[in-house]
Amino acid sequence: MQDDSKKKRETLSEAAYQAIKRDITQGKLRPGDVLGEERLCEELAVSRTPIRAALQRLVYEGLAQTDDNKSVRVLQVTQEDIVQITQVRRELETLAVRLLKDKLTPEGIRRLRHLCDEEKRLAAVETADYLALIDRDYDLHVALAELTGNQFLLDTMKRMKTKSSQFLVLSGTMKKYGITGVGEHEEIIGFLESGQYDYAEVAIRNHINAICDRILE
Amino acid sequence: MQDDSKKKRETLSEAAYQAIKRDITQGKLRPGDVLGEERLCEELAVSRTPIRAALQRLVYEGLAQTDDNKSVRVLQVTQEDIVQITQVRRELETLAVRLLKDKLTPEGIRRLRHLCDEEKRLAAVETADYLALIDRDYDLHVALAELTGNQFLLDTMKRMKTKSSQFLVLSGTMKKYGITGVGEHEEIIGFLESGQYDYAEVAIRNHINAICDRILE
DNA sequence: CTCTCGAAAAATGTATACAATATCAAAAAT
DNA sequence: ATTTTTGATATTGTATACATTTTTCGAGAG
Repeated sequence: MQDDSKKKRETLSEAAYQAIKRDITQGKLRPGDVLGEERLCEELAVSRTPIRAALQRLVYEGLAQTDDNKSVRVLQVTQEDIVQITQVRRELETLAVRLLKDKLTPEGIRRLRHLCDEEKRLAAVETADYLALIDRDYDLHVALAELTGNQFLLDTMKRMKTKSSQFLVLSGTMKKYGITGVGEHEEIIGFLESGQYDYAEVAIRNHINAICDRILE
Repeated sequence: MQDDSKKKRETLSEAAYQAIKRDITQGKLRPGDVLGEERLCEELAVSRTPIRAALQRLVYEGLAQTDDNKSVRVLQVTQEDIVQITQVRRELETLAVRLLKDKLTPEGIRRLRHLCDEEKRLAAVETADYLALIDRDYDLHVALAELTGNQFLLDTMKRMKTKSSQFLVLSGTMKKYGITGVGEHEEIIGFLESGQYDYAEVAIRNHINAICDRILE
């Protein structure tokens, strides 16, 4: 619902938020780690004000947590969390495909194809960069939501994928199944290109189900 | 995703957030109104620090907006916004009912029945209190999500219903169709009580569709 | 009269000082 | 030895001062 489209001059709060979020989703900061304000101040060389703003946002976004009034910690990501998010994702990703039926332009298809190819390229490399692969996975699913034109769906997709990314890094699932997932994306995009939306919907439902199975191992 | 269950001593930021949010969802603050920090400081008799925290949260929650780096304003709620949210709601409310099939306890059913009766009582009064009715509507749908045990679904439901509440107040839709909606709730809860989950799912889908129709008038 | 430019005013972003609370460790009591 | 108390320390919540940006609005050019 919040609108990233309006460009705001890069503020220290924003930079701090991006930096800390990146450290969390890339696994440098691990679940349970305390996000002490003073420590982050030194590390990022800013005062507490922007740090606090960043932490608030992370808490609201579900990447950090603050019980009682004590310190903020990186939130645990449990399998259960991901299963619950996946239950929601199954509904919303298929919804996205249905909505695309009336919304997808040649321009949009090109964009999806480009993201997919990019992902293939990354996965093809011998010693793949899994963090980069997770980012492309994020981009692809978010793009799918964005192309529906439904702002709320887009916002929700971002929340789901952000949390999922954190899990993918920590669990090593991407390392194990990265290539498989890329193939599934390929299939979905293919159906969208050829206008076979019903097949695309089935394919994306299978994709989400497959993701869930891989996680549960 | 954020967890309201952890009790934190009521902080000034929290109080300010609740106060401003209430004014927005109850229509005292109208879309486009500027949320000037100094003005809110005077009004709520606190410094800018807690006010800023509250505003940040409102922006993140989708009730306010900040383009560029200028002032924060109450976000416009367009019909289009509500239609988009409703597209998502249709999927997630039916998902909630499906999930309840394995989760709903007698205790949970009692809670839903209680909320529903409360709502009926409110709607039965000649000069109904529509703001209260909108609150009960919020409570009922949120309870439905909460009883699934899916934290992400609950969080998303809160976001959807918060935005919807704002719209219901501003549009006067509840005033026109409040009674109708209560009847539909009654039907859904009835099916859940008798364990007819398939019918409940159809009923809630119809309910969401009906809401969308009423909005589009 | 309209438009542009720029300085004054207002508002937001940031830093820091102070207050309240939580944390932790050492001493006292059992 | 274990638990409790208590005070020192660290950390967060709040207020405020300062820096930077945005807005306003009038003077002057065209």
